[in-house]
Amino acid sequence: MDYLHTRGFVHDVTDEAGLRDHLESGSRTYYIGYDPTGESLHAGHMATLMLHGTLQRFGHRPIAVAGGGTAMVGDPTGRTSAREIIRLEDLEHNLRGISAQLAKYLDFEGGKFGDNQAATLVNNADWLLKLEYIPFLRDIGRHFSVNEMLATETYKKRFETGGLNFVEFNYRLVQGYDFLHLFREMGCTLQLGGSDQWSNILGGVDLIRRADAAKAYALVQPLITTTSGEKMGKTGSGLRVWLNPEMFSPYDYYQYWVNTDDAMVETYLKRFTYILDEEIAELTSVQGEALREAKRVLAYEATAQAHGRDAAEQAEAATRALFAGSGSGPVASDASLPTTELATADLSDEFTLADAFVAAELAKSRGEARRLAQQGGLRVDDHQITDVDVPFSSVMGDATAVLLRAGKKRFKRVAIN
RNA sequence: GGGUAGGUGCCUGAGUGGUUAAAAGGGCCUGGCUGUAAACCAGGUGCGAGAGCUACGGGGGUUCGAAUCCCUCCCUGCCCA
Repeated sequence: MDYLHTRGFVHDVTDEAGLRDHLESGSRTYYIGYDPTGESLHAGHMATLMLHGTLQRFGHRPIAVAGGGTAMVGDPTGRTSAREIIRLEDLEHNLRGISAQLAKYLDFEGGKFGDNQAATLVNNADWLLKLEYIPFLRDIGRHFSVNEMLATETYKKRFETGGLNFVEFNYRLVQGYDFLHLFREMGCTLQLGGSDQWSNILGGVDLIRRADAAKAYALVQPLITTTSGEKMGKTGSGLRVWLNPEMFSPYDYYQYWVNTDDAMVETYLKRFTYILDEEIAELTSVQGEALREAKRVLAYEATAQAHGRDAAEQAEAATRALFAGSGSGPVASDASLPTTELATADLSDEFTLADAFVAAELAKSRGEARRLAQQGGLRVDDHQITDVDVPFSSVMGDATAVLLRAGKKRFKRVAIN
């Protein structure tokens, strides 16, 4: 409990003293829900993943609940409009991707952190889809007060900004039922989440008390926002920071962390790494430029956690090469860099440098590539480009790989095969 | 079911027949400063080399010409039932 506090994991708890006792007097079972509406988890989930993994390291038993059933209802929290309801096939696909990522943060085998228990992954569709409407209303529905629900921030906001439909209104009941189910079937007594889930989670705690006259706990952590108030987990250009390396390369992932705002470094180190408190204190005791070392450590640790040590090493090496200053930038021959492959057949004279930038996803259109060039933002290897309307092959010469750069931070290796 | 107000670019939000690829702000991108930070300053921001093309919820129509007028359909808010 103390550790959770010093690490900044605690925003709100239902019964602090009770929970402390509960956790310290034995190994408990706890859960966090994950929304499978995307095919990959993203940085927004990471805070939660870290909390999840932390308690496992303290010997408690984690359950990860994939919200296959709840996703069909749609959480209205923090939304101004109704969520799109996803299709069943997509859901299956998403669940596969997500469980692989969970495994990076949780130990599903057991014993990885000493004598800890194995984590379990369940899908709430397994029990939610079986529910029968009338019995559900009778047994669960009657424990929820409409007045109380209407008073919550979530629903009030939705009334102001556009209304909500009945399915969404039921979200709280369904999520609450999850907790009750896990409590009954697996002895789960604690639900964790982000502070935005507070009222949803309380719904479950209340339900367990009312339906089974039993005690369960809730703990939510502060939602981390950037200094500009944005939820974290998106890059500047609004791209999601995905955990799936296919969708968001480890290099970009590393970059995301290195570019952390000075003011957030300490918070991030505490929340997103397992580095010891004293070490963090030391790293963040400095000011100004020296903080970059702390950011380096943060980026390395976060990348290693999500993608493994090797990937972190590579990302760090690429970064060092690119920003080391004079001389040795990253080299096109380094195949470990993020790469776009092109076939020789594609390289007709029609295929211009602009096309290459588009192919490498460094520009959205040839027009944009042209604009970037005009503004002096494009480079091929180390040479600045002013004209992108030349055949790409003329730039390549005999080389089989070349490094395209857009702006100071973005680059992509393009290889011919 | 009746009445009423709406649906504009990534977002907020102007525009009510031509000079509107569509004001303004935000966001984002590039450059400068710097520490790959923040703040600040400058420029850019539908596609196309260009002619031009596509775009203001969907479809149809009026007109030399429509985001702007008419018909119809879909969607949303509010009031009434």
